[in-house]
Amino acid sequence: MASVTIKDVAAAAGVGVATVSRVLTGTGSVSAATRAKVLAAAKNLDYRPSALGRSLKTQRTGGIGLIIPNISDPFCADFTAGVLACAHGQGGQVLIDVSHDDPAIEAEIVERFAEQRVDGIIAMPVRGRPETWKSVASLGLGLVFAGRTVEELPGTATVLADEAGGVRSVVEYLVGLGHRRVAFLGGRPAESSTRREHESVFRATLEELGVAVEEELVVRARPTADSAYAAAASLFMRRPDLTAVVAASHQLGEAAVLASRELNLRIPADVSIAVVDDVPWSELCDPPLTVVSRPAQDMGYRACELLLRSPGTREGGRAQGRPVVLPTELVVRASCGPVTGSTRTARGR
Amino acid sequence: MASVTIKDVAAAAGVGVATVSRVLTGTGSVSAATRAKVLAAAKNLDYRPSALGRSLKTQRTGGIGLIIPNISDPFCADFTAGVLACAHGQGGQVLIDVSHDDPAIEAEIVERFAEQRVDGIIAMPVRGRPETWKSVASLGLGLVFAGRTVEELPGTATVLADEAGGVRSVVEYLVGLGHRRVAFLGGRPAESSTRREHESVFRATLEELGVAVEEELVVRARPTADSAYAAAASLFMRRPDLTAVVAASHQLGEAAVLASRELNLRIPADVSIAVVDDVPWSELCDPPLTVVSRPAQDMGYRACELLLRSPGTREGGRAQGRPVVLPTELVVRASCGPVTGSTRTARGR
DNA sequence: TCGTAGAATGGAAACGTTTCCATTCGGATC
DNA sequence: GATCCGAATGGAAACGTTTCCATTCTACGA
Repeated sequence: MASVTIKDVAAAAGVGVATVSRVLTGTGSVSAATRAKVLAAAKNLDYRPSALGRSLKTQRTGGIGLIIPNISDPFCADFTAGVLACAHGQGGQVLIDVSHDDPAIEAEIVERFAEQRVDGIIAMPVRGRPETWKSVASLGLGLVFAGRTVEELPGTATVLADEAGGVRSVVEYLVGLGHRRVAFLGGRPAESSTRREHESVFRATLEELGVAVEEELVVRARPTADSAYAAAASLFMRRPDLTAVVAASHQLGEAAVLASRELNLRIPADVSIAVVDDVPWSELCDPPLTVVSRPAQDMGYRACELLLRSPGTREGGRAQGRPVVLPTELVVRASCGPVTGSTRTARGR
Repeated sequence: MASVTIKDVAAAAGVGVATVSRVLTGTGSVSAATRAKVLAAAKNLDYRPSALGRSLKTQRTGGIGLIIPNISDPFCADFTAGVLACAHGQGGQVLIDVSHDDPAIEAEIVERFAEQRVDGIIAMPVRGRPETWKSVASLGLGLVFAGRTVEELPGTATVLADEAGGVRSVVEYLVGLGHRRVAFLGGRPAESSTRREHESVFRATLEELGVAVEEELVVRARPTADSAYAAAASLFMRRPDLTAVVAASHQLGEAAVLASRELNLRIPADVSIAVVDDVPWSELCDPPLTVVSRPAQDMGYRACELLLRSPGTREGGRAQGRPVVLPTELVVRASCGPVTGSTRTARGR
């Protein structure tokens, strides 16, 4: 009883299905009288055109596949909000799934989206499985990367945050405050390339400013809370003379905060902490955290725009040349301060 | 060039389309030799069956429409994660959109989902627009409410958290710690009914325990950060003698924490704060917050299960009788303590 | 040896649209 | 008055599947 079709409407209005279609899609020409009749019949029957029939015929669904590593991560969530805002405005449907940074799951999701005949895919791609994306490209689907790149597919439409610039400015900021023994808390090399990039920018900036980088102050943690905490704690204990630390993710930043609390280090009096990655609670923290913030929502919006505004339907979203790089922002709150003369060596244990 | 259809595969394998379909769907009977031929041809041509064609024929898409108020809210995000986990496992596609708690937007999203012919809808419904959901029901779509109810549609499948139990236990906990002047920081009446329910449970529990509820200690804020902060601050200033506050949402809890910091009230020495609604940062807060936690992810998983496991396809997810109520948990951290003898009246300003 | 059950297979209809094409009709132009 | 053009309309094909039904063939039991 549920499904009333265009035929039912045509019958009720006493016209042909073609006419009903023309009225409803707004194409072609129909007389005002007929239009009114059709509209009335449609409303009367509570007719809802089937996107299935339409999509089958028109060969486009208006669907957008969104693949993110983890919806519970605030950055991903905000990014998603941006995508939804744009897609909703343009009448697009968003299909979503999470990869958990697993290349196999990611590939499976892509496969499903392809079956669903989405018009395009927006993804924060996992490292090291370019085949997945090559197949998307060869399928003729639109494709936009966000937040990360896939080196093997240069020229793919991409939206990035200027994280390098963010790292640079936070290092400059800390050095400007007088810090000379600045630590870097980053991810393991196997991690996404952006982390490694963070580290190299950190090193480069420090060198540019004439500050020696000590290898002992550059540590890497695996992406678990425990590993992050251990790395932070051991860093503080090993080098009680460090005065500032740059954490490369919010997880690492939290570890640094927790570890310094545990060791009774005052922030920022004893140690300054800056985090590359903003989260809602950075301003609720005590003290509020100085962070590098990425425009997550804008990135999502832009990514979706890139996908939708792409020239050809089939060729959409690819071969766009250079990535869109959105600026990051150094949000100065209260977790970084000038170096004090006081030594805290004695307290270090 | 992209789209290779079942006909192409049939031609390449030298069989009829019906046979290809049987091989691919695993129905009917085909000889091993034929099966191999078909499979080879399909792989060879990189054939991907179109969900559109299939759905059109079978009259079910495997699509699940998810409507939440705001993807950036941690509870909603975790809930979504649960839905995705379940749906992915069952081969379902999740369509997502956000209502921003606006009934008009919500209705529009439902309309779109209906056009897409989703098999069912999971929603955290906005108050006061039952027509939207009645139309879904009459469409024969599956429908599951989560986190909130729609009074006008009793019997609809629903997944809830036992928030009343949570409020009760937190009040009991505070009174057990010796608190007698306990404040309640809630939402305006116009807000969702759960907030009002929080308030009434708060009152009832206090009365049961023989503690008088003072009207002045029950305040309501509009759902903005400013309003929440103003409500909390004025509460503290107006009644410097209160010893504990129960905040009915994380926004309100944050306002309470911020306001007490601003007024130099120590937590929990001067004032105990408990929040109904867990967020990732409650344990990063200083001190870590005592909260009532809802099993967001489980709720999402259960909601999806309810939708998928529903008996009839068309009648799915409706008329399930009583809601599924998942337990909340009182997570005791460090923001509540016993009442101290010290008066802080002098510090109140 | 014949009949028949069952397996294996293909043709064709159906799902709900859009759109091409043909048809009709009114009116304007010459 | 004949011609032509454009508006209005309907029939039918096509989109890519699944599935019903009919057909062929094999093998088995009587």
